[in-house]
Amino acid sequence: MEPRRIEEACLACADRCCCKCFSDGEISIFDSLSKEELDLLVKEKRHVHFKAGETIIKQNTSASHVVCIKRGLTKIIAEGEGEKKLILRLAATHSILTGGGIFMGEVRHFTAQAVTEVDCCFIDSEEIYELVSKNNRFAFELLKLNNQQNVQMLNNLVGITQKYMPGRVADLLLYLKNEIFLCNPFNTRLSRQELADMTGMTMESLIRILKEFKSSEIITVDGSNIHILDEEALMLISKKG
Amino acid sequence: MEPRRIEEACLACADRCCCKCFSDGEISIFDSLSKEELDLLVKEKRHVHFKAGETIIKQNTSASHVVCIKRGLTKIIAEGEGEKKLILRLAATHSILTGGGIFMGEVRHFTAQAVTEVDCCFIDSEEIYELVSKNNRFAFELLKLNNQQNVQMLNNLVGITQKYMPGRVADLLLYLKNEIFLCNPFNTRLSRQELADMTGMTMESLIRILKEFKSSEIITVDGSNIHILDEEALMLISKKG
DNA sequence: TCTATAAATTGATATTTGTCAATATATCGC
DNA sequence: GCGATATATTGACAAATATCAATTTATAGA
Repeated sequence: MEPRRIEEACLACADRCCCKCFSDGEISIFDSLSKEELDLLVKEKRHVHFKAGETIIKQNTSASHVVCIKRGLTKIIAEGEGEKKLILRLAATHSILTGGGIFMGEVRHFTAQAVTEVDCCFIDSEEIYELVSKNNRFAFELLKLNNQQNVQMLNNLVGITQKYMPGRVADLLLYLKNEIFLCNPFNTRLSRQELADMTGMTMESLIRILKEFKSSEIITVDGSNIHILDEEALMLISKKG
Repeated sequence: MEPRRIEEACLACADRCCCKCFSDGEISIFDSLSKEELDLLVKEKRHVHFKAGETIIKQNTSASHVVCIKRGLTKIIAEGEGEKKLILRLAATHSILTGGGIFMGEVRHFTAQAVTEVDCCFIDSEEIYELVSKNNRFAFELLKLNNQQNVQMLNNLVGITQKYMPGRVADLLLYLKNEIFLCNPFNTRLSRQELADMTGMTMESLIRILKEFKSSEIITVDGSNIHILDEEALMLISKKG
């Protein structure tokens, strides 16, 4: 019952070739590339390994590369004034970090940090630019990806703005189960502080809501293992705000 | 000292041709189009006029068109559960409403509503799709536009999540002056409720913060006319959160 | 101009959420 | 296994924000 995306996937990529990762069954924006284009990408990319906690890309540095997460869990953080941070989303295996300004020396608008060990590829954004110019289907897929992320963030924004804490925590738990770990007793690998940073509340408040959910028998919690017992209830709490 | 973008611009477009609007000095994603492509767009587009208060596009309806705002002020709203709404941004003259799912029958993720009288063009998204396929520079510009909106929303999200009310109202006022009306005593045309909906707070709270700013002599307020007297102070309040 | 209606403002109060400090629990290196 | 350190939990309290009701002000129509 371990998380599928993180544990199983992409074992073939433990070595330095992530060619497979670009087209091994999951839908990917790279599906739109021809063999030649893909080969070019594979040849030029750089493979990098990160230990848990390391910073993969840093907000406000220049955005010269697109990063593909081949294996592992990454948190995407918006850093605010003075230590404040908001975790925008998690990127699991096969996610692509583009966003911010991948084009033309623009600046990153978020930080990405490894939660577990992470294997990823750095692709020079010049090459992405090339591909956008040459391959319209690729441009189209990139637009779609961008839109998806936009919409996810919008929903997040609306939730955080309009819901009380229980609703936000319910959303968080549903997100973790259904969009990141894809299995039910799941191990978040995230600290309470990190969970709190995903909901825009304090750690203490998050812990209290989790406790409420426990005593209502909606979830069980053992360290960073969370088991959702009553998803219906969570959806209701999410809906009611 | 009236708002430039809204009052002056695009008078030539009062008739049904918004060809000019696509390339009359302001930077536009349509600059990347050839004469032929632009002509096609102009020929196929539909011009529509909206009275203040009318809904231009509605959340959850299918996203079959891209809308160009030729003249007027539009509010972009994310509708939440039960009457709750969040105004994501304002779209002034020459804004383009794409976002959400312009591609392939996807669904809109926001509502757009006219604040003043609004003249706009509806362009079938099939045509945009065509252009993306044919013209790589256009695809590139669209990606950039998408990114910009993404970043703006991200900053908004971080602000609303991490700042106290005075910081958020300061951000709102700076946004209105510097990004929408582009002049100093400006007339918001927005009700107090709408201003509140832009900051994710209640109308009463917004009014109280405005009152504080007035008594600190940072602004003067007369109805929906707002004059920023001390922009430095606002920036400081924004920064401190 | 006057009236009816909506919008804005204010005050009192309740609720939500955050802060701070104390304690408990887990984790890591040895 | 043991101590040192980080992380998690709890409680008491303070601060921020929302809610509700009352009042004032603006606005549109007759």
